[in-house]
Amino acid sequence: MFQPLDPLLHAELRLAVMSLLISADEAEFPYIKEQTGATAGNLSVQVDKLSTAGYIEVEKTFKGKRPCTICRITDKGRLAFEAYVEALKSYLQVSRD
Amino acid sequence: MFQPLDPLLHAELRLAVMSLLISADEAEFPYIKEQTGATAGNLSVQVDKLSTAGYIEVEKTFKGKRPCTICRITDKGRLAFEAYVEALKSYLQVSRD
DNA sequence: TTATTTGGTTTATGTTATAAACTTATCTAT
DNA sequence: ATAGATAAGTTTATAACATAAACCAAATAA
Repeated sequence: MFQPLDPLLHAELRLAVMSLLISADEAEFPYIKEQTGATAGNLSVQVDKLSTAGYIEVEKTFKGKRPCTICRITDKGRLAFEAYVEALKSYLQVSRD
Repeated sequence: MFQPLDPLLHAELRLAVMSLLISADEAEFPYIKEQTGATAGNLSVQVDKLSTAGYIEVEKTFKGKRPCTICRITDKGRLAFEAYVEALKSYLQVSRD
């Protein structure tokens, strides 16, 4: 009846990060921070979890002389996100079976 | 950009309970337990939280000689659920602004 | 009458989200 | 040149939360 919800995605900030990356394909850490309103610390932790899970990949490079962390969604992440959205529907539809 | 998600509803079991009550209007504890697959203990705690928040009302009555706990969604709960669904959309839509 | 089932509640535990504190490096003004 | 301020994160600590395990009381079955 109710589909289980991937706990990795069923968390506000991680869901927001994935949502951004789904449409952006690539985003820098400070941009994600700004768009989500998260603190750097919280974002760092959540990005790490998504990365460890293989849902995103994180490239650490430099922009001039400053460090620059770029995040991209992976195929696995995209699939997981889609599955999560499907699962969510089982909670939101008025007609369930 | 991203709408905050009501933490009371952004929890798998509580969301399932609310989802059931949205369409059922009234349900007994054991029925909810069966439909959600939750343990009685967990369900008891979560029902209590929803009740404390005023999202549902809990009537303790008897069915013959056995206790019977009936749950109903309140107007406040219905509104909160609708708001939650709206907020969720900001995470799921590909086109955001 | 003594298990067993029903219908829960309370308590304990492990996980998680989040914020606060810290680090390292760069830029800016003095 | 050096003291502060800012950028870009990471690490650590805390508080909240979800969940399960243990427990309780009453009713039914053996």
